[in-house]
Amino acid sequence: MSETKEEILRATYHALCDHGFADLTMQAIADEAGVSKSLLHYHYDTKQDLITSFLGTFTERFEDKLDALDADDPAERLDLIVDRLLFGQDDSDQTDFGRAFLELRAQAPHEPAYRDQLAANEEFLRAVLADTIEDGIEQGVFHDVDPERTARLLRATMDGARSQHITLGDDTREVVRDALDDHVLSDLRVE
Amino acid sequence: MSETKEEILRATYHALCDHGFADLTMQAIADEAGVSKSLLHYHYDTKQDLITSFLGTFTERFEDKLDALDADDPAERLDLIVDRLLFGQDDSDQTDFGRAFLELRAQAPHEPAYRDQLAANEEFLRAVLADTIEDGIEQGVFHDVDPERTARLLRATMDGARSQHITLGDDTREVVRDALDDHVLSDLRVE
Amino acid sequence: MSETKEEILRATYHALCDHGFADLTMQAIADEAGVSKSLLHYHYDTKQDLITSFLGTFTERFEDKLDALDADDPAERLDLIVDRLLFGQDDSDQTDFGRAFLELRAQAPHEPAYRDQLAANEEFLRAVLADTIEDGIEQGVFHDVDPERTARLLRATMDGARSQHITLGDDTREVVRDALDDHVLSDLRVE
Amino acid sequence: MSETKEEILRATYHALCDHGFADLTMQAIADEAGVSKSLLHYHYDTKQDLITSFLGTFTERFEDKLDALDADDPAERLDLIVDRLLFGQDDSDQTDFGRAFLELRAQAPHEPAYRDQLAANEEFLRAVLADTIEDGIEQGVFHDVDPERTARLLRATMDGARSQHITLGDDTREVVRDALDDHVLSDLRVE
DNA sequence: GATGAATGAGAGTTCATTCAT
DNA sequence: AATGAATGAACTCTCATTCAT
Repeated sequence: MSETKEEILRATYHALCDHGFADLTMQAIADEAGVSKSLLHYHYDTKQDLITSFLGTFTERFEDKLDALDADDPAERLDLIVDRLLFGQDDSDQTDFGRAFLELRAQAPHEPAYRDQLAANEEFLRAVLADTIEDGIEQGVFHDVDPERTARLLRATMDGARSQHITLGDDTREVVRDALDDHVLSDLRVE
Repeated sequence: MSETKEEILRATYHALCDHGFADLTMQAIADEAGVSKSLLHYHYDTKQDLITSFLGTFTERFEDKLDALDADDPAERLDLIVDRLLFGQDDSDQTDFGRAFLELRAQAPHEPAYRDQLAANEEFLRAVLADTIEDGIEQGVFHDVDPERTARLLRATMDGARSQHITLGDDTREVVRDALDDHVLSDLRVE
Repeated sequence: MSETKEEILRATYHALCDHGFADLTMQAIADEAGVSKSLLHYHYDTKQDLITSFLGTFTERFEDKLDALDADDPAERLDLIVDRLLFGQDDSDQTDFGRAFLELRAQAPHEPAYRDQLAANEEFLRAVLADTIEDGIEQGVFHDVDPERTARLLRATMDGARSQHITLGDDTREVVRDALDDHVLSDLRVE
Repeated sequence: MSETKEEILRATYHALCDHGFADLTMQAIADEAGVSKSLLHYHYDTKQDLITSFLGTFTERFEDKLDALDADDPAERLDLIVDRLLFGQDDSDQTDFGRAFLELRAQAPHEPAYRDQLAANEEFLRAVLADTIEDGIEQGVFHDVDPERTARLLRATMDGARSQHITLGDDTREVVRDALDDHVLSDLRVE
């Protein structure tokens, strides 16, 4: 990817943080990137294309970072992943971006291009969880549950907790984390 | 509430179904209601006021319907509620509306009026679940868990499952329902 | 005039003070009068009619107050009138109203009904001045000038000084008053 | 200034002549300039900005034209200036524009940006008059009056005469001019 | 005499997109 | 590759006016 395109996508991220998705304008992105609106259209036909492209590279990098998470054993790795997916990296940018991302997600039903990207990302996350659970089962540290099903349960729970945190401001993530530990993860662990 | 206001809110619902929240216009609502745009402003100062009002009555009615759910014992009632919150009443309108509602929720961080309404509604849902669990404990049909914590876990999971269903199109609700049964609800039941 | 109409015109005065002429709305007048917009239209066909009516009674009362000014001799009376026309009765309401009145005057070229009222009022003011000067000449206390011409000079000067005071905030009225005394009124006085 | 901006300001002038200030719309200006409304907002953020900008360049050019007036001696120059300020250049456009300008002036109390421009312009006119009078005094052709005070008197009178002419249609400017000559200017001239 | 409900026309402003350079 | 100028369509909101009661 050209440097200019990189810069545009970086600017898109920050513009999303500053304005949210609903108020995101091409002008705001151009301003943030220090280029003209026309240049955005030179590199991306439409606003949608730009955002789709942003979404693609963003999820890709996110997936890379998640892959990089490693641990000695499956149980520890699962904990690590759950923490990351539930709490993210809590700097202030990420909070703002979380809001914008939620708005973007809410557009997915109306924008197949977004939906496909998000679906692929979700697929990835489930696979990471399922694989980790499967490893645990193979290594005898987890009971023999259906990995895919458990992964989906975990994803739904974490997703909901984050959404509620973002939309309502009311942080139940710690509590949910504990409850998840008690009800689900402890069921999983052998001894 | 005057008949006209009722009609306007009804029209808002349908306009949301047809256009989604991001593309919801006063014109669309007016058209759906068969009245002029100016009349909307006669009854509601701003678009936001109208939507806030809509949200208020909508959640109120939703809460009434939930309250009406009844069952012989707490376990059955809990099942009923979980089913309702997870699956809704699946007509096609409700699917469309679910999309719009998700968009609206995503605006909550930027619109305190929306957030307050949604927070109150969430509070209600948690209370309904927690109360049911508490009843079960008192009647000896549930183990002695922390009702509030369990309620939050359930809510997060159901919320996430619905969101994923809506945004990704990929329905994991049945699977999540089963997993929830296995991991959480079965933990709850005495015997 | 009915009490209601009186009340409406009184409300128009205060609404003009509060909003200025450009931002004067029927709603503002109705609010100030504590009645409905429709009632304004019941008593006055159009906004213009209402304002024209207001302007008529306002100038009428103003003229009555000016007529009430009296003094022992023409020189003193002239001074009194000049002071009144230049400075008005300087309470804060009158300042606000002065602004609105200036806006209204500026509409006169586009609204014959306003222009006619204002022209009649101006005619009256000139006549009062000219008559006073004429009296002075007859009584031998003023030199034999053209009363009408002098009246017009005085009016133009006073009008301009007030307008500048209102529009620019820069009060030259005292200075103009002195200069007028030196250059014009002293020319007038015998001895 | 870009040609387009020049054209927009030119169009603003003519739109003011055609519609008056109260009825001046962005659409009318755009139509007159043969461009789209959006282009106006591309060059000027708001309607107010556009008008303020118009007012600035208009008064600037007016001041340039006044500066260009020259004469052999101060007395003659004063006459020239008084004539110009009282009568303007009497084409029909200028009559229409005079009306609009009066409306704009009447908005000055509510719009600091306008007031500042107008105040600066008024300051300039007073200075031109005062300077001319001062020159005359130094050259011994005028009596030793207070130049500033006399300038203010002249300005008030001329301003009032023009306002009355515009608002009432009743042209007293010739008469006022004569009276001014008799009472003020003749007082000024040595011999 | 008085009101509330309703309208239509139009206002200023925003924004993704296009095009000539 | 990059820009500035320009557009068209759409948006929310305002307001004098009307009409049924």
